[in-house]
Amino acid sequence: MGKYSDDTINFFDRVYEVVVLIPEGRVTSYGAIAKSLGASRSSRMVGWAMNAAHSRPGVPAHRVVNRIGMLTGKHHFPGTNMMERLLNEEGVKVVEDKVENFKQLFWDPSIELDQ
DNA sequence: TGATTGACTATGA
DNA sequence: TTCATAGCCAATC
Repeated sequence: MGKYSDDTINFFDRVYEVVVLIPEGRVTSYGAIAKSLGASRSSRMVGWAMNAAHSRPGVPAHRVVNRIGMLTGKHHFPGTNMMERLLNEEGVKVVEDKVENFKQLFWDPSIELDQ
């Protein structure tokens, strides 16, 4: 404690702030989120934050996949294919744990937030 | 306090 | 192109 200023929120919370901005039917990567937070080398921490996101309602963790569009975190969701199911409901097609048209559906926080 | 872990990524063979 | 390895760094144990 005491590491952060009073107006500074936790790293996890900063991750969540970005994740909640991901539009429905779009996806992004852990690295892209980390980069938008100015911590491009902390992509693994974003994944860690997602692990803790279960106790944070409103955080669409299913819209976050790895850099090649693979649903590496699917096993952290209830059931066996909840992550894929949630994406399908938003119109995102998933085949063999990979997001189809990932390049088109990719939402880059650092770019979108600037526009 | 120190070692290990992990929903990642970049790089090299 | 695919596979293996090294770096990353905050949270956990």
